[in-house]
Amino acid sequence: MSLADYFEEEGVEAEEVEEELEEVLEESIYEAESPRNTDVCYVLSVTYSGKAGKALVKLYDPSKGCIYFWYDNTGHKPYCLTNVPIDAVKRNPRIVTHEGFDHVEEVVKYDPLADSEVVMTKVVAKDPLSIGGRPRKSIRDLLPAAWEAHIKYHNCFIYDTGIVPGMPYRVVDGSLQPVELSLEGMEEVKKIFEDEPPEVKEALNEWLPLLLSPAPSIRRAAMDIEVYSPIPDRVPDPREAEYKVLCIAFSATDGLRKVLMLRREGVEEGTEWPEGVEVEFFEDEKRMLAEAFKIMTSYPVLLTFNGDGFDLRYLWHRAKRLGFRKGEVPIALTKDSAMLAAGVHVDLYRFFHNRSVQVYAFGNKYREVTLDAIAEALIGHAKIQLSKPMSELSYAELAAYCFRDADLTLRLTTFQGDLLMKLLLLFMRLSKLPLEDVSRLGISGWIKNMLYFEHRRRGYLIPRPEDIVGVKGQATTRAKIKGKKYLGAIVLEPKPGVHFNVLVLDFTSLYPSIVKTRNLSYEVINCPHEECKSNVIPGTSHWVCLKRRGLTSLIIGLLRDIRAYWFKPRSKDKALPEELRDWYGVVDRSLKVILNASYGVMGADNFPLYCPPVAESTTAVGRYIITRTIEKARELGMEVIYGDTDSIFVRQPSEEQVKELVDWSERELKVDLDVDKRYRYVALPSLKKNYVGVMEDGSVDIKGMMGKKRNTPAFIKAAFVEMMRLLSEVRSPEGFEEAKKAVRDVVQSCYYKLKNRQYSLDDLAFRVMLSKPVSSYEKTTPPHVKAAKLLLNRGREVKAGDIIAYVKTRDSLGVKPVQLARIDEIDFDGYLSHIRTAFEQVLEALDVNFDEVLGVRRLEWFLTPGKA
DNA sequence: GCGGACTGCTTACCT
DNA sequence: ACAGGTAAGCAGTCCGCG
Repeated sequence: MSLADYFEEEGVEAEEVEEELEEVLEESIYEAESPRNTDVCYVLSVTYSGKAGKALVKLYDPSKGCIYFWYDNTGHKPYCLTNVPIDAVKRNPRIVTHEGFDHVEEVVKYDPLADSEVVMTKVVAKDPLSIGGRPRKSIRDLLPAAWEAHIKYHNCFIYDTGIVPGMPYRVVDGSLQPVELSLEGMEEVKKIFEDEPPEVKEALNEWLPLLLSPAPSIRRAAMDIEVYSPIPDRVPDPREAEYKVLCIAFSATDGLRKVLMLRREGVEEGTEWPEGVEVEFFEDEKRMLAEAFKIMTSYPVLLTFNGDGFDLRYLWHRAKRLGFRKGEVPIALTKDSAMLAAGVHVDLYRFFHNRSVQVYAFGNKYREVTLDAIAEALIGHAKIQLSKPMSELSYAELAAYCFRDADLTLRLTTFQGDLLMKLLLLFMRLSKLPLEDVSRLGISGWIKNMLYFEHRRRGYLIPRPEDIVGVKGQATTRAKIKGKKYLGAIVLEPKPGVHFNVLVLDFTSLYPSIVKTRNLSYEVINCPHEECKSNVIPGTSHWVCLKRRGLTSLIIGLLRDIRAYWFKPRSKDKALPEELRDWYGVVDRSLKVILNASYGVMGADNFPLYCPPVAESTTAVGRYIITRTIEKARELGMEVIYGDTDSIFVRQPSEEQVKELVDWSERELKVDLDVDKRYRYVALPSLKKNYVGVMEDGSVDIKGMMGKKRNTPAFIKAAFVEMMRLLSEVRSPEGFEEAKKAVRDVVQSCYYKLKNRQYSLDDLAFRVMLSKPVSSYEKTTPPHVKAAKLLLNRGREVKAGDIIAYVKTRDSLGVKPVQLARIDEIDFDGYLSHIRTAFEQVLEALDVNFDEVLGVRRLEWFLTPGKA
């Protein structure tokens, strides 16, 4: 169960720590009010209160900006299911004498794998830990087989009550009631789905309010702390909390801008105080922490950047060292999270770390998960650069530095009309996860919880992972890549060269469309019915049920349609009021995140509803669809020059051709084919997944090219950018000849500057991410790891996730970290091959020879490595 | 003993 | 811990070469 899973760190027994959390929650001087009646409030969080022995819902009241506690009064209790008959369970002494045992009852469930009703025994416990909190002694371990026994209690409570996190509720006479709102657009959307079967309409009625209900503005504070460190550049261990907390900064939506500062001997006042920020000095560290706890607790939401891993963890251990008593520290630490007693702690580092959030919600705008990189990419503000160690800063400098971090953290949630908060709220509603969980879990955690909720809503037994794979089997296709489980998408061989007037057609949400139209869902694929076996998925040996609609097909299909028919078009509709359009844009983005990942999780073996036949059927149909579409396009006389997974690039098609193809694919394949982009021209090298496309307005799409990769040295990137600028100005085939000349100049100048040693170390640095600790590279030692080792030898800290900047050197090792290298050690010739690859990718498309550009003589040409 | 062909590892990208 | 497909650079290995 949840609490036991959480508290395994810190060398403390699970029960012991749980107790600690209880005391924080129950005896804390900061405990929130539990009123009999409230105004409209939003559910921020649902947890289990050990002391109360029941679920605790944290409600946010936007009119007062405060948190209320609502304790479950419906008598809901933790449980799991078993197929052992009820009488047999009653006769099992180890169960019925278990100290947490409450009672047993019979329940009827629908077993989706067997497609039949099944009678199960529900074993109910007094507390969540009794179900699964104590290894080998829990009820789920005492039963020969248990279902739904690994669901955290607070989630189970959410499924059974139907409470949707992020939605408006009201406490009326002590009971929690959903608020019915009249929502703009509701009836209009329903009309679109008029002809759908009843199960789709029912699901629509449940989902629509989640997407149309307004988002409250949430009062919140961001916090950042600075800690003394005897060794500059080394972060103190939060578990030790050995050193003084120097200052604690807050920046909040209600205007609070404050730094708590510890007075120390020999520290200069300084002059450059941060503007509009109140600095309060403390002689005593303990009193400073107490004041910080007071501020933290006065906000319903506390934001940090890496508070789970550092700030809150450090404060908790430091408070213990300073002699705070239990109940005086409003923080509860778990294995890898830090929770708050009254409010909700959101660690933005965790949220931004979510790959789906990074790629789909924020369009891959930030490439590194650091406060500096994210703030720079999303809001155009950077951290303050320190020129000396933390311990040598004046009070003013320290206050400015610390406050900037807190303020950036806040602003990451306020930019674009609170975009991030709205996304969090929508993800809560879609996934049915509390704010703490949704901001920390990955996309598979979201989708798992979303689908579990739907199972429980319909009385479906949630299957055990091994049962799905056991009944439905493994994948039958062979992947192109060694080590992968099944065959994926098709990438067409590009036709190299420069092509004018290119149209890109793509299938909107191809995989979700396939999941919908082909009824792809774990329980209905390879179903037991003889008459369905002819309903084969092309390219596989799988078939799909014709009698029953699969649950995941229904949900994913519905979300796809809601997005495609309502939110996506309306998010671009200039006729709508700006505020509404923006909201539609946020909903569109959040749906996109869920939809894009919905196919992938089915093929992820750690996903609890993992079903290889479903995943490989999805890609198989995808291959079938793009292949047939290309054939049809060619039949219609169109020239397809490239395509990848769900897109085709067509050269100079007529409007009639396009219309005919679009109508055909809708009619024959039941997928929406849309014009995605119109390129003035596209430059295609012979490489797949690489191209440069210039739009009508001169904006440029660069895909795959080495010149845009993060690890490419800056001097190449800069020349590449210049080259792209020149190409974006080309309007016609005739204009190209001139551009080619200019492009040649760029390449030549880059080459000669290198030859003449005109680039700095930073220009020449490769910046490669260390994906794991240095010691874990066992098979090979790549250059960035060699460089990292040199840093380690010099006492520098190097950990997973760090970017290692290194240059090529002439010594025997061949590389050096930038920090340790001198310009006269550089192996300038070693860079030539990189220049070549980067520019040849573009030059090839322009039909320009790299070596001729460099003016290399014939003899040398023969001797150039890699040019055979 | 050395170099080319090859495989495998690693990172970063595309859809 | 969403998936598979593609590219690039380098490390390491094998094999043939008097």
